Amino acid sequence: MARPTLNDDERAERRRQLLTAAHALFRETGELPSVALIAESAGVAKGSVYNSFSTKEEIFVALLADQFSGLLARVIATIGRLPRGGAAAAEAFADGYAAAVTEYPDLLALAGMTNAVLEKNLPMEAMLHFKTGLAVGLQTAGEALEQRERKLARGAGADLLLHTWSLTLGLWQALDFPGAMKPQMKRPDLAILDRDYLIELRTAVFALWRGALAS
Amino acid sequence: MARPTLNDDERAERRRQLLTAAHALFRETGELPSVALIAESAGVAKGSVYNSFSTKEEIFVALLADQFSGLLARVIATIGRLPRGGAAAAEAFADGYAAAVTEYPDLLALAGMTNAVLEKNLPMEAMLHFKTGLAVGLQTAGEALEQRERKLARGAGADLLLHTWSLTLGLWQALDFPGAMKPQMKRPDLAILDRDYLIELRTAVFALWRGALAS
Amino acid sequence: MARPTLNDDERAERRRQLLTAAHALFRETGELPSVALIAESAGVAKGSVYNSFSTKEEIFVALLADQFSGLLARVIATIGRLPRGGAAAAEAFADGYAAAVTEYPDLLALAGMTNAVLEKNLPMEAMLHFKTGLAVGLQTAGEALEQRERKLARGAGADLLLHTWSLTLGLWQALDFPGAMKPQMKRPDLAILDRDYLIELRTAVFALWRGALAS
Amino acid sequence: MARPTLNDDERAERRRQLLTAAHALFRETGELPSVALIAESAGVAKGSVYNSFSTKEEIFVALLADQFSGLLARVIATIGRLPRGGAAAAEAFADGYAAAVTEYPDLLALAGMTNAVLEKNLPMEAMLHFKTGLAVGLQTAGEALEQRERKLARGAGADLLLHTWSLTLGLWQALDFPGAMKPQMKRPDLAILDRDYLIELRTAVFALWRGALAS
DNA sequence: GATGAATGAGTGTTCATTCAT
DNA sequence: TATGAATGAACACTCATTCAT
Repeated sequence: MARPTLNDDERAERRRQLLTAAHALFRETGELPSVALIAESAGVAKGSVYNSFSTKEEIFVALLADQFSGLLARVIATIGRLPRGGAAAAEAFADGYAAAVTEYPDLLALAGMTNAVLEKNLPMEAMLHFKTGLAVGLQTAGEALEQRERKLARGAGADLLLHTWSLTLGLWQALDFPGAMKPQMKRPDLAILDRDYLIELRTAVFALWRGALAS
Repeated sequence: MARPTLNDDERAERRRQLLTAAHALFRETGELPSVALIAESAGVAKGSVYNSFSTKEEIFVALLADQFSGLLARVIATIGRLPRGGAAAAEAFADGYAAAVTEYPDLLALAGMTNAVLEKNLPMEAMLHFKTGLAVGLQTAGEALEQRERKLARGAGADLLLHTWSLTLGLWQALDFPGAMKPQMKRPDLAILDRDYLIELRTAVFALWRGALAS
Repeated sequence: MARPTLNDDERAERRRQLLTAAHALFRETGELPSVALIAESAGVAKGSVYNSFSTKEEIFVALLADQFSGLLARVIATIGRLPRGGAAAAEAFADGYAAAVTEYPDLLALAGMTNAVLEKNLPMEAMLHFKTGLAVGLQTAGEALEQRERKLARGAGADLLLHTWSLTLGLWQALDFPGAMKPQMKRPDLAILDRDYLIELRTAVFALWRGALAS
Repeated sequence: MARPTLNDDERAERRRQLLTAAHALFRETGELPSVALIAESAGVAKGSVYNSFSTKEEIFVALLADQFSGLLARVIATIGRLPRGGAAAAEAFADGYAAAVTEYPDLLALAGMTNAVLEKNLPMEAMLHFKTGLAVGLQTAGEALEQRERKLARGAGADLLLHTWSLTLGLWQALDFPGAMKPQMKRPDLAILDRDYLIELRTAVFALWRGALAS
């Protein structure tokens, strides 16, 4: 079935279809779905997936990049509204940030797979693209933060945001449990691990920012 | 090829052989080796692996638990030596902690696989054992910290240590790159991500602790 | 290595290739060959087998169904030629039936594995397809028999054929011996079991039909 | 743990323990349990099983032989009580036989595995022992039948009993469905296969005997 | 005789990717 | 471009049996 060359819009649309299908499947199962399933779910043939992505992992890295950039936009907006004063700013950021994170419920599960799974089979080009996007976003947001918090030294904004993101990701990994384990979490000897992610995140981010803005 | 019933010491020795072999292979490749490889490397038959572990993943979770408990011991020792005073304690802990983390170079790679890989095929019993061990360790170290830093409310010690560990893990995930990518990290547009893990860890932990001990 | 979408004929041809290879291997060994062997023998890759069948057992059930429907056609033809009169009809059927059974020398070995082996790993859909085919065949042949033998009550045709098939299968199981045992069958204490399958089948079917047509 | 040489009673007792355990497990699952399971269930070590049986299959063949001989005893008793007269005898036998078969509910499932499973790994000696037992039983019961039904030619008693057993076994194979399939049997297109085994058995055996005793 | 640790052969199935039309 | 058939590497796990104590 010959098809005319797709223009950019059509290409973007096809990618979008696949990303949407992949996202839905990932959300359902928490695992990377097979290419066959993604294709079927998006209504295209398996082989066609490889016209848009050169690797299955590339799909999910693209999804991750999308979501990450969404979060970043919200972070920058939050920064723009920060009150003056270390502790107040820390508190405002922690609140706004935790709210922003909840908008991207699959971001953390995907990000947690990055090292162990996604990067195992990612073409160098895609990897560079992804990492460069992260770098640019971090740079941009870091500068915005430095603008807002004049106390921060050059580069300290990006540092703080990197640490914030690390905390977000690590905390998720520490507190996420497989579905089969959830019922067991009520045991008293596991109580100390049975925490509300968002509360922890807010607390921890507040402490981190307070410490960082203290000097 | 001795085959009499094994006593506890001998059983532990068998496990140790396998853990050592598995550890070495994991360190080499950064991926979970096949059971066949582990067995061969430990000098036993494939089926014998299943006399000591009921799942391949169980091996690596045991390895992780071992390393984690080693780190924890060092953390508790570090806590016991903390100077009085928020900022000073924060600094001392950050230094001691970063040093301790370097002693377990594979811990983070393993811990980063926990959610996405290791827990996918772990018998519930092994999972509970592992998580309970984490819980106990966190509780113990948290109480030790509260003893040392009287400012901390009941439970705040464990909270802070949980956040510290999260930061450690998340930061590693954010800054670890596949070997093939390392040369590319020198590109200027990636410079902001090309950081020394230990320096970042020390900085971030210092900020977190300073903030947490500030009140 | 043509790879365009296959039409129905081509799909049937692929199945046929695999069935033929599987049949030949089964005949040689009397056991279910491995998928790898079937694939190699059919000149395709192992994974390709699963484009046509979803389970190894499905292959052999398909083979069984094929052979069974061949036998059934011969049975129906035999019924169409039965003379009038109970004993004469019984004799004619027994003769024709025994001849028909010899045309399908592997049918009984396969059918004898149905419960213990084949159905252990058969998708429900395939199982239903198979059983429905049996049911339809039995119904059809039963009605044909009732047309011919007006004495038979409604449903008695299918009953008799079911019993006939049962006798066929059970007798084969009772009289089939593993190759290694064959030489031993000459021992006097085993003489009573050393029988010619076809003779027994003819005798037993004759008695069964004679009894059933007697009323 | 050294043990004194077992005398014959102890040996028999040990066999009995294992057979009982194996029987219970087989009844539960419908499949051959593993040696480990049988041993555990019988309260002995895995290796000890091989002091009583030289092969797993030997255990189940012994079980089968036990049950078969129980059935045979009942068959002989039934024969001893047969009324005179072809049709009456046929009916009486069919009733008594069906009742006897119900006393050995696992016999058929085991017998159905004989060719496909049990004999695959049976030492020749055990195979001979088993088959010889069958032969003797058949001979004995055949002679008893010939005593009772004087019409029967020499050897015709064993013939008839062999055919009866074949019918019993084949009918069971034709009418037994895997548990997962049972609910589906209510579909109208499968109705013709959804039969009561005992009713069919009685009907078929009656017809067979009536035909055989008719001459 | 009893034990149970050790053995290692054996295999169905999945699935990312390619490429002939 | 679209298709989906073909590919074939990859692999954990089971389990009957042996045999050193």
